Amino acid sequence: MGGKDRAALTEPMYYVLMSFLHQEMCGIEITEFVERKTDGRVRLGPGTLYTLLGKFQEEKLIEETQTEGRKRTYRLTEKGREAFLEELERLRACLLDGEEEL
Amino acid sequence: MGGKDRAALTEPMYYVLMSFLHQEMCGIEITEFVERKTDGRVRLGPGTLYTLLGKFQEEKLIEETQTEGRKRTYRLTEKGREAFLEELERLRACLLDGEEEL
DNA sequence: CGATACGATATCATCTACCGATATTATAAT
DNA sequence: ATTATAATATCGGTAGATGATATCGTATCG
Repeated sequence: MGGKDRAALTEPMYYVLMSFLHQEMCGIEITEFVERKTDGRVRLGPGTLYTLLGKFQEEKLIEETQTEGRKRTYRLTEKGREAFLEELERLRACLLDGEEEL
Repeated sequence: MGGKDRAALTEPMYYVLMSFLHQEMCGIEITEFVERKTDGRVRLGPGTLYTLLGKFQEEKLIEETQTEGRKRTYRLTEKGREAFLEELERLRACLLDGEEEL
């Protein structure tokens, strides 16, 4: 019924999208958000992060809002928000599958 | 406090370990279990599956119980059960992080 | 017995993602 | 002008996913 299925997101992808839910963000801010949000459990190296930002922009999950010197700021698109919500559903399904087997 | 953190499991790894919670399993049975359990959402190719079984055995998350012709059957070790439970916790944490941001 | 079909597992090449180390770039401070 | 700083970009190495194909062991058929 809904939109066609997207491929599952990896954990870094998931947290990067999550970081945009309430504010525009630049790369460094995302790194800090993710580390804080997960109590240090998830840490994004710059390789992972900037590669992802480039890919997300290509796929139109995020879009650039301003450039200030070298600093680039992005916000989530509607498509990006949907991708995040789909991933939440996927996580719920995975968790439920596991709990059922206990 | 608890054991040291293991690296996060991928979705295929998670479902393969899950398949062993109640019965010993051989490769083909695992493929079928995972596909059925997830209503077709997750599908393991033979490459993924047998590579994982080999790795899990090396890491002593599973152990072989019998061989019948070419068919090899495995069961979960205690270490394997712990790895699965840890992954459940990780999923819970991810999901909670996401829901908090909504 | 040999050939063949079948069930199950193993291997391979290719692709995608992660990641840290290092380089680059733009601005600000001295 | 040089240096420092903040932020982003690139690169190489490694791990995992995957389907196509190959292999192996057994049973069945002639």
